[in-house]
Amino acid sequence: MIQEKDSSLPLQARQAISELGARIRIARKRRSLTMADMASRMFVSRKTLSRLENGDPGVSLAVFASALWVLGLEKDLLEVAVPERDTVGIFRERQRLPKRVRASASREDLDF
Amino acid sequence: MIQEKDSSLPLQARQAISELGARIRIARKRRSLTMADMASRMFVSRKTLSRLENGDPGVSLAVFASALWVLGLEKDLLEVAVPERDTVGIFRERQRLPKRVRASASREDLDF
DNA sequence: ACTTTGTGGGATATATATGATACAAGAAAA
DNA sequence: TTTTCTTGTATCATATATATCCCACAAAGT
Repeated sequence: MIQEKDSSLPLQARQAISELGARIRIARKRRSLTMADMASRMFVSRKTLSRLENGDPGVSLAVFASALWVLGLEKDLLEVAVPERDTVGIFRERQRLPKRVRASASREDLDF
Repeated sequence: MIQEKDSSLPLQARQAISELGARIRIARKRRSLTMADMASRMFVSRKTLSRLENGDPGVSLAVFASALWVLGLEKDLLEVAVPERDTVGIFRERQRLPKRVRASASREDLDF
């Protein structure tokens, strides 16, 4: 049975994956690596590398990370979702912290 | 049959994937999302999200990109493997480009 | 105390990724 | 032109990801 290409994947996500595949291809060609060469260094088949470069959303993170590693771009991956730069997350965290300071009714240890 | 954890994946790549999973978990908690909530928004099962956050290298790029999309961090992905910042690739490209400028013997359009 | 909630792990069934191979189209070089 | 190399595509077999259930445990709230 032929299944559709997974319409649940957000368009932006799919586009980002395609873009990454194209960039990996560019980086590979710049290094004068054939797909066969690079695939063997990644310990994957040439077809799998082809799917990665063509933006197939189904390829695993292992394949993706291996490609960046072979290209010497693995550090780029650590620029993603850096907690210190997650402005939205930090904002919501602050919002959530002191809903209201519960005046501990019984305890009066802190009176002054 | 129980299969080993894929020793072919470079250590750095595996570590990067683990780190990304941990970061996604942090970002999720900052947004007060339960795994079930976030998984449903990603259109994946809770278990798949669990594998992503625990650094399973086998999860697909679709799951990874969906997670970043739900968290509003999808733009981070486009910072990876940017051709303009690929210093190594640019260097090798320059090395390879002008092996020798073939002096077009016959044409003399450019004389001055 | 109880209840709810969040998370992890197992088992099974299904969908899909992956590998191996072969073949062909296209590009580049001789 | 030929030859070689690179890449795309197709098929088949196998491995694995994924969904869906279940249960267990821990933490936090009532």
